[in-house]
Amino acid sequence: MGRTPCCEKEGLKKGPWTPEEDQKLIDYIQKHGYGNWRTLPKNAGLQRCGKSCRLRWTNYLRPDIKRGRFSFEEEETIIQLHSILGNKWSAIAARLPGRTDNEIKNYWNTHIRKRLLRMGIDPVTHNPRLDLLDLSSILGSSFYNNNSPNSQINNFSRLIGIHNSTINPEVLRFASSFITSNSLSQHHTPNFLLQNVDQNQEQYSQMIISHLQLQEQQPQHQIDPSSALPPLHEVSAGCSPSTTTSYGGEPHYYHSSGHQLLFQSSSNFTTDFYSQNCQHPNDEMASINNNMNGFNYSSLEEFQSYGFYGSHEEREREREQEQFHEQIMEASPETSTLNSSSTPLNSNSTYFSTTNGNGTDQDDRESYCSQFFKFEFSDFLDVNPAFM
DNA sequence: AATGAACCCAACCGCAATACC
DNA sequence: TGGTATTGCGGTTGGGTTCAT
Repeated sequence: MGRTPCCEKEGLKKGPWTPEEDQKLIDYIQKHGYGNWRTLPKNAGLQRCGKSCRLRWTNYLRPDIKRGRFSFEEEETIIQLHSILGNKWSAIAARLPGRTDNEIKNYWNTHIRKRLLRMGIDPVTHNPRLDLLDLSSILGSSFYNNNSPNSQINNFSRLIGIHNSTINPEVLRFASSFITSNSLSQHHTPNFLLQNVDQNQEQYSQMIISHLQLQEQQPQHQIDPSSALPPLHEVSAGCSPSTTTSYGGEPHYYHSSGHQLLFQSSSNFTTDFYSQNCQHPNDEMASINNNMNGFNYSSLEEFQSYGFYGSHEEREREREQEQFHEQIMEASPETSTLNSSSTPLNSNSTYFSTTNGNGTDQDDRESYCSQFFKFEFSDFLDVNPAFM
């Protein structure tokens, strides 16, 4: 027996809320609270179903809701939490005071997700998008040029699951690790790599094949994607904090040799380390706070003060710029664009968009976002001469 | 200026989990 | 303990707004 949809009863209104309805709901909840959503609309004199009232209240009318655009801090928090929690919007919202799950979900889908895609980052896995590398063509060309009787290599298509259109996740992980470490060794960002796919495909496929040949010699071992690659920290060692500089809002890290280093984060790395080291795997936030990128931090603030999000000074400067921009907008509202929701009520439902049409806001955030996916380990590591 | 496309976000839908009887 | 009501949540939709041509 299916349940009757809550709004199917005749006479119940649907669609956008009017200011009068909002006021009725606010007045009622302020007087009586919201104990029973089912009976609330009738008692409040609203021709709505309880579900609609609950949504309107929790997503829009609640007094503690923070409206307006997301700050850089909020945005980076969303990205970080999403890399670990996935589409658990309510869990993410619980860590962002004043923001609703619906608001975060919308913001993710309309802004962050698209930005990550433009950057060549898979918004689901938070890793470089492997589909852009056209794995099948990589493998096809490699096998065409490789006549080795090696049975495992000849069975490679079976290994990666091409026959059933499912890629072996271990191989994907390996490929991702390779891209990351390759970008480090080449001193290039993933975007650079993605723009130079042809050049890297051959190198990429050779790495996979070398790895498989290694496995063929050591069949007793399960595939360890990291075994053929130097650990991330070894590659990045040698970059000292004092060599961190900034040009045009982007931090640049330098190897002692003078080469520029751009580090790209891997959420898999973060979560893998978390799964291996977190003492309380059920407490996700504790793991986030204590095991960011596999290093122990006493707080999120301490974590943020290090390189993952950019330098603390730089973040402060961006914050000041943002506040300055907001002050200008407050002083000269005619220069901003006034946006109203479909159901204008009061200041709660009307906000200023500080996007000024020249793309500055978007560019700033993209720049910041790309910065977000770079970090450094050097503060914590000894210099490894092998990578000097 | 007109118009179609793209964007944005409040609201809805339906399922799952939980509470209650 | 099982059935029903309620609440919570994530995915999707619809319509207003903005942008591009």
